[in-house]
Amino acid sequence: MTTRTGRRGEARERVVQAAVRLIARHGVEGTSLQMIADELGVTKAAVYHQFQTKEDIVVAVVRPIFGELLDAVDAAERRPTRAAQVDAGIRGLIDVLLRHREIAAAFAGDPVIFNVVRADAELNGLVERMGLLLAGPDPDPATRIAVSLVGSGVAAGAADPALTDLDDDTLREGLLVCARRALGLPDNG
Amino acid sequence: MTTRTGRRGEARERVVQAAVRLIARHGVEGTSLQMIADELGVTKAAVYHQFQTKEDIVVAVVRPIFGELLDAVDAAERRPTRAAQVDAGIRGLIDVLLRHREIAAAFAGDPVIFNVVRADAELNGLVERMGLLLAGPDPDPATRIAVSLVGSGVAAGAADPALTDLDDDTLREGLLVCARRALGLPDNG
DNA sequence: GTCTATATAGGGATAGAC
DNA sequence: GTCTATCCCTATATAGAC
Repeated sequence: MTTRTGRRGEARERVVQAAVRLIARHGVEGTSLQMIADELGVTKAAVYHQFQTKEDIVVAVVRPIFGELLDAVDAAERRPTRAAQVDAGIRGLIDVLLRHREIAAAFAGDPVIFNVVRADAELNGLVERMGLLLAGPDPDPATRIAVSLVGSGVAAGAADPALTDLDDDTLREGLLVCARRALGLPDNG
Repeated sequence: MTTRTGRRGEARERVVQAAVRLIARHGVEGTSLQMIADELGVTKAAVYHQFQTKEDIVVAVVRPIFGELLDAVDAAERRPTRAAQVDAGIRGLIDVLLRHREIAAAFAGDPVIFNVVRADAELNGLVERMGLLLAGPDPDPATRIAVSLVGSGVAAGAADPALTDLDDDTLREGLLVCARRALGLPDNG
């Protein structure tokens, strides 16, 4: 099952990383197994040795990032006050997306990823927890709109090709200020 | 070229409308000519009678919406003060996206549409004019980030399936307030 | 872990009849 | 304006050798 030249799961991880790069540029539907194989310099069959289906690759791309988001949501929910929870939630979301700047846009807009998330109760539940964290229970329309705009806007901003010249810290600070304003929060935490 | 049963371009328009619905849900790459044909109850060949290539269909979907955006940018640039220009720009952008709520998300995130726009000097120039309108010349990083977040966030918000229960006016008001805040503008125009 | 080879389906696109 | 039929290519996926 494994070779002695590599640690367990190394080839698998290479597939995931290649998939991330390609999906970021072409979207899930625009990324073929052939493209992934070419990126790695192997054949499609080698990719299929690691994953049974293309969807499995998408899941392998999405899951770990949602894992990081889960940690962020867990930590945010443990904060004592609502204000601190919102603050930690928005910071956590931005941090996760910045650690995955390349692929962040696909999380906001790719229809396949959208469906993968929606079809998975665990992933879907996490999205709802994040929404509840930022919007609170029974939010009014204005709040719902703000959360929607900020969520998508932060993801798209983190991945925006026009902002690749900005380093992570500059981008984090800018997104944070902008998101807090959009949500109608005071300018500091 | 035309039949006596329909006005000129009627079938062509039906193809565009079907494409809009499908692209909104599945993205450009996730939408096949077969799907468009099935949606209309015709064959692929009938669709090809109206458009030579799939990309032509995408262009026909994108162009008229950019036409509306062009009008909005033109009008905004004629305003006397910078503040009025920004205000008209953001209002115009939101209005155009709300008139096309279904497909709005694809304009923010679909890789194929992104490339179609980037490859067309006219469309690309319009995007740059809108950016200049909102950010001004030589914007600092914070402003560039805010414009990026607002642009994508407004498009995604207008199309968000979670907000389909809100009518256009509620959504317009919410997006406007939120966008103005994110850009650091005073709460009214 | 990777290869060649292949099965099967669907994609975009064209030719020519009605 | 639409149809049938077809071409060619690429897609996902599998089988079995090395």
